[in-house]
Amino acid sequence: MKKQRIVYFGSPEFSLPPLKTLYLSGYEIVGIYTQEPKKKFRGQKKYNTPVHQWAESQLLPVFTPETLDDISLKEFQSLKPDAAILFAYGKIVPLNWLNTPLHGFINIHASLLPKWRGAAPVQRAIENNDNTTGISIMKMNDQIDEGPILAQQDIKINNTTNGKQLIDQISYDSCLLLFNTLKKYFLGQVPLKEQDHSQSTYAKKINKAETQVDWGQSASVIEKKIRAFYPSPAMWFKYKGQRYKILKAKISNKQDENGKIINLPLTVACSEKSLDILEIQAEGKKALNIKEFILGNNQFQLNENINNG
RNA sequence: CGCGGGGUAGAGCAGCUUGGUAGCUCGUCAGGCUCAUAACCUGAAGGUCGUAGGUUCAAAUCCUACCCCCGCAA
Repeated sequence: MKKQRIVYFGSPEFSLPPLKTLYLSGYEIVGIYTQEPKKKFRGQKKYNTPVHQWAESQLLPVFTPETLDDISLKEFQSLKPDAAILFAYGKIVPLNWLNTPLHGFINIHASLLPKWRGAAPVQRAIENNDNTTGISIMKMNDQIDEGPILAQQDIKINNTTNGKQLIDQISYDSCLLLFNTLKKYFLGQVPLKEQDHSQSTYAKKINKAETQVDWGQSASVIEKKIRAFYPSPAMWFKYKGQRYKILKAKISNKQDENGKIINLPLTVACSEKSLDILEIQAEGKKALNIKEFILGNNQFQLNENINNG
């Protein structure tokens, strides 16, 4: 049997493991599409995506079109792909692209579709207190995240799971799932299962406003957001002109007025119960566990209220 | 040339404006107290102050260049 020609679409760190799996599985990786190097972070330097860096290190052909227009489509067609695999690419792929590979575009999505379609499935699952989420491998169609399912796998969420752990788990588990599914798929042995569109939910993008801690919410609600948005963008609050990210926290039963510092180091009251902050990061500083943080910090005083600062 | 914070014992910080013996909290080690302890007391070890150069009688501190870490914004 001839080697299948695969084109991979992905950008961040966590979309790298499935790509490596395909590469090591003997598929012919004829092209890798990833986001173009963008100016970002301090000094507005340009950074290649992790996928880009790896692809270059393996001397694989990388494509970084800004828009998937007709000119870049020609290039894509010339690769004569049997299939394209897409995991967290970061651009919407137009229909004429989807129709190019013989076997279409296969997408790894970080939820059990039709739940959590959209941009932030991992974070929304944790924030929503789901106890199970998972991986869906599906065939892409012209509607975002609505294509028929090839395979799914459950992943448990417990009350300490954070966003990074979950995405790492999904990234890791998706390798074998993709490998097994793809093998059968190319043999025509995988039935396409239509999603139950009536059950769909949408994982909307994370915006700035919702990552600011509102001490008027219950400790339980805030704690879920802290886990969901760890390590980035992370929940944060402002106090005495400084901005602090809360990276880890746990719920404490103590009760007091919203935003009041009721214990050092560092318990802050919420509308219901309170939060023991365990790991914190000030502007310009490293993330520190709370004990070290308090040693050299005199800003946080017992019985002060963060809402007043 | 986007804006900004930072690099000082193993950890977290102060000292820098106004140059003149390296300081605090924690940890470590030794001893003491205690039924006991993450508590308390006494003592000790541990630092080329990011790197290189410059100014000066004298630089953690002032000047120049570079390296590294981080927050915002995008």
